[in-house]
Amino acid sequence: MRLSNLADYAVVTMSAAARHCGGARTSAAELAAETGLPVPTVQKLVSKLSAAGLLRSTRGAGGGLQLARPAAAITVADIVEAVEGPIALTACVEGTDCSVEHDCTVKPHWPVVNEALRGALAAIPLTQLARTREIA
Amino acid sequence: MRLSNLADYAVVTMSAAARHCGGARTSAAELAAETGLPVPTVQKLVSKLSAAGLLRSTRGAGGGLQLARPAAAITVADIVEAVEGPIALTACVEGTDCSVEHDCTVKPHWPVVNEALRGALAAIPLTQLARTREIA
DNA sequence: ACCAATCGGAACGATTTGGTCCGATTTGAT
DNA sequence: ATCAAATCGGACCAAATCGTTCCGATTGGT
Repeated sequence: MRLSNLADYAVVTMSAAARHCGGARTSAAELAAETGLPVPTVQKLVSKLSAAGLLRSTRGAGGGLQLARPAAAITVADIVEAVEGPIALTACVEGTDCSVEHDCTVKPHWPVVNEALRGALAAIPLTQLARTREIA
Repeated sequence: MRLSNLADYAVVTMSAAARHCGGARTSAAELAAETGLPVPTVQKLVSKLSAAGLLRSTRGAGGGLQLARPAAAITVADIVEAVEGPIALTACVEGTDCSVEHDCTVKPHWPVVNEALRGALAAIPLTQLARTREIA
């Protein structure tokens, strides 16, 4: 019931990137310096975040990163799904395979819990996390 | 963002145990047979569930298990916490240690998300899961 | 007092996660 | 047009956790 460290770092990284909205181009090294995370870790994160369509990466000498969408349109759920894959509490939700064979009475209830959780994460936009000191 | 298989199995096991409310004494082997889970796995689960105070175990020849509380007073959050420990999305919530050193702007917001998640799981009592076929 | 059945804890193996490194690609200047 | 610098992207390796299995300690019945 704990999300991975990578997902946690991804949220922090995106939050730092959101503050660079003015200077559109930011580098992974710069984000690492601001967040205090290891540089290679941030590189791996921006790779996944770019593949998920949350960051727009520009290669080359003067390249860098920028948010693909406005910060208000990016939620914690988006970031978590980009790093950890789809939000699915159990294997039942994705229909992968259920070890419990026959009459699994709990199976119909998991999607309800799953959506409740996803809704809680989707309710937090990136703009709220980027605020420096204010608590929600 | 996926809870462990053990936690999933624990919910199924508790759901099966709730159906034995009449015949107070149930064995771990019987629960395993009903759920289709491996017997040693169920044994490990009942150990943790008993230590958490959700199940009451009686040792000896004619011993067995029974719910320590009414099924209506046991929620999914209780079961998950019994198996996986406290519900804490990030290390920040527990105050263990935060790799992000100085100005972590996201830190104040995690408890809010954490409580929202816990509330979603605490809203599902065991009685709801024990129903045979009805969907919530 | 003996036996049988049960829970409780400890050890092993497998899988996923986290961290590090190097190569491919693109832009800017000369 | 060529060179050089800086960037992202993917691949490799170590570590921790999770899942499973097995064996011992305890208890009640006979």
